[in-house]
Parts: sequence; C-alpha cells; structure tokens
Amino acid sequence: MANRAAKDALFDGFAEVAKALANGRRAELIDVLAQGERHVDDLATEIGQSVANTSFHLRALASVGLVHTRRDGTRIYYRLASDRVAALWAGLRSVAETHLEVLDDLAHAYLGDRSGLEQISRDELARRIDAGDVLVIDVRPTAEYTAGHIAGARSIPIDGLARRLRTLPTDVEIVAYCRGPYCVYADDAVRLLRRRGRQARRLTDGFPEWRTERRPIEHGVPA
Amino acid sequence: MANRAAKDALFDGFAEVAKALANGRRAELIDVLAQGERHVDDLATEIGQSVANTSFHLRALASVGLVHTRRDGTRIYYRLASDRVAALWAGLRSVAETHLEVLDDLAHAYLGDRSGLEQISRDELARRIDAGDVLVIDVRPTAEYTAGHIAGARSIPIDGLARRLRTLPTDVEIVAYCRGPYCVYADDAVRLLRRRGRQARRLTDGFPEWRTERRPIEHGVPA
DNA sequence: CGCCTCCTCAAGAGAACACTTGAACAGTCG
DNA sequence: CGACTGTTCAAGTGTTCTCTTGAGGAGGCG
Repeated sequence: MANRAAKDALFDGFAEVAKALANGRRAELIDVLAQGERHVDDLATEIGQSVANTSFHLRALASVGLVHTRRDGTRIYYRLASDRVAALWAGLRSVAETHLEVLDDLAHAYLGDRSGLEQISRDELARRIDAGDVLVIDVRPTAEYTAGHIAGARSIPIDGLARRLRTLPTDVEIVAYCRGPYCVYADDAVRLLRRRGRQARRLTDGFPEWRTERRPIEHGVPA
Repeated sequence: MANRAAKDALFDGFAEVAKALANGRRAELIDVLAQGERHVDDLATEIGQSVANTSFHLRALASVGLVHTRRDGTRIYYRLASDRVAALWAGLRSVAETHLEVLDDLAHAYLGDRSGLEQISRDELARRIDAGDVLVIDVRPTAEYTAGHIAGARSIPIDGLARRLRTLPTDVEIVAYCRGPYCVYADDAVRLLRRRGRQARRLTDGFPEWRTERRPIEHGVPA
C-alpha cells in the first residue's frame, strides 16, 4: 500500500460520521430532529437527559456536520443538515432491523404487542386523502406538527386525545401518524380510538418518510 | 415518557450498528467486502493490520450481523450480510462527503489531484459497452474480480498494468474501474495509460454501485 | 444597564475501546 | 492419526467516551 497513512485517515473520517450516530442518545436526537427543528431544552426533555449532556451530544453531531443551528431570541434551534442525514438514519434502522438479532426483542419490549394494530401504507393513505373519506391526525407533540406535517392533518398530541375525542367525527375512518415505525404515539392513539369504538389505523411509518417521498406537507401552528 | 428504559435500549440497539462502522479499520473492511467475499488473512493484508486484530474487527462486525461467514477448506470467508449493508456504507460516505468539512482535505491527501482525470458515468459506460467500442478493465486485485465484476471486463490488477500494456488494443478507448469513488487503483491506471498515449477514463464510482443498480455482472477467474 | 434565560464549557470518575502479544483452538490434509 | 494452517481468544496498556456537577458566556428584555 503506497499511502497507508492517508488511506487510514480518510477512512477514519468516514468513521467519524458513524461515531456520531454510535450512541443511543444521539440516535434519539437524530430521530426527533428528523421531524423538524427543536431547541436544546426541548430536546433534553425529549431524550430524558440533562441540558448539559444534551448540549454536549448536539455538539458532537454538529462537529461532523450532521446538524446545523440557528438562534431565535434566547433559544438555539437545531436541525438536520439535510435529507441525506435522515436517509442515513433510515438506512441504519433498516440494517439493524434486518440483521441485528436482538432488535426484535428490544422493539417488542418498547412497542408492545402490535398484532391487533392495523396499519396503512403511504400509498394507500395518499389515495384515501384524495378521496376525502379519512381523517388524518398528527399525534406528535405540537412543536413537531408546527415544524411540518402531512397536508390536511389535524394536530392532536397523544396526551390530549382522550379529552378531544368528542370533537372527532364518527362517520370517517381515522388514520394516526407520528415519527416513524418505532414511535409509539400512533400505536397508543389507535388502541385508544378502537377501544372507544372508532375505526382507526396507523400509518406504517411516519412524517419523515412522507416528506422524503415529497408528498404534500404543510407548516404552521395548529388551527 | 412512559417507558424510558425500553426506549433507550431500543435506540442503543440502533447505535450498536453505527458503532460497528465507527472505526476506520472496520470501515475499510466493509469497503473491501462490498466487492465480494474475502478470507481473514487476505483482509488483514488489505487493511494493513495484524491477523488477530483483523479477526477482532470482523467479529465486531459479525456480532451485529453486518457480515456472514462460510468455511472453505482451512479458510474462512467473510461477506457482507446483504445489499442493505453496502447501501448503508454508501449512504455514510455520501453524508461524510456532503457534511464533514475535513473530508475534502483527507480525500485530496489520499487521492491526489484529480483535475486532469476524466471520468465516465455508469449510464454512459453501459451505452458504450452496448456499442462495443470500449475496453473495460478491472484493476482491482484478482480476488475481487473473481468474486464479481462488470460483464465483459478484463482483469488487469493495477500492479500488472505496466507489464501488460502491450497486450491492450490501441484502437479503442479504455475505461478502468475499481472499488468506488475513493479508490485510487483506477486513477493510477488512467494516469499510466494516458502517459503512454492511450485514450483512457475512469468509471466515476466502482463495482458495488454497478451491482447495486442490477447492471450485468459476471463471476469467475480471469481468462 | 443589569438581570434573566438559555446554552456551552471544563474538570473528573468510571466504563468501553483499539491494538499488541502470545497462546489455544478447529478443521483439513497428508 | 498427527502435524499444520488459518483463525480466534485472553490479558494488558494506553486512549477515548459518557455523564455529572458547577461555573462561565451570549443575548434579550424590563
């Protein structure tokens, strides 16, 4: 090998990027940021860590260019650097799902039993939206809805779903969606709705996948 | 958060896969294995490490399911678990290329000046192969050619190119390819050929990308 | 201008990682 | 069956990583 040191350094560079994803808390951050930008305090609560530690992890992500920041008043908002990062995160999940044996157990421990949980694909949901015979609810936290949501979806964060049940029409099927296939919010929503006798399914994956396919989205605060 | 411990464990699971890629030597192993299966001794030479250390890294990759093994005689061959792993590796490179600032410098230090190096896309190469007015040479080590190569390509490992120059026709353009965009073999081949007055270009990327697109490939030892 | 909020930095403890060396193991082939 | 080859394992050392605590900015708002 003519130039071993330079080759090693180059591949160490690629490894730096992998290293940024090689921590569960940073992976959670990426997963949340794939929904849209958020500020540090918020992210700390989201991943259940101290603000200092969250800031530290965000710096680790920023130092290899995976996230960018902007300031708004006293707050600093972080966002993914590009769709490529979201795609890399999706690829990582896909590989883990396919090849990492323990992942099934881990997923089952977190998600619980999904056998009675009916799902709907992005394609079918798009058709149903066009037909107009479906109510799409976004059960993620409000901040994520504001940062971007499926066009026409209504924001009903999972915490407020039970209370707001009576405001939902009874004559159409309800489709709930959240962050992605490993997010429990939509699961919880569908289970709750079905217990109350509603016709409900969850979108198989979540908002980032919808956006990545360039399907119609909207931004802005809930009505 | 209802179930913080289970969620953390799940994301630690995803992070395990990233951790497997989070080392320069393991990244080199993935890059080589994306060409096709290889045995441990061979891989150790390829990445410039001891056999023991290489075996250790391969175990790290195997423990998260990224690589599989098979035995043939006294040798054990490692291969990527699936195309998804190759795709993840490609995604990682793409993100690093786009977002990691130092990568340009690292790449330049290893690859040298590419300004005078003419490239050809996969699409165009496919058309030229159909037209039959091009000679495609595979300048990777023989083991990689044997494990799989572009249909119709001739195996001329870079070490033997100068010696075998006279066996190449002078009336067609030559296209050299190797492992991918960060591989120097094809660069060296094109530079050598052009110094000798031949018309030569390199394929922009390499064999794995060609295979991923399901373009025609062949297996087997050089003629 | 000074206080306040939000975020980052620095130091430190405990755990995990990378690579080396030398020994042990597992098949295979004569 | 015994020797050999190719591979893995185990122990050890120096380095890097994670998270905590408490102090130190940066910028806005009263």
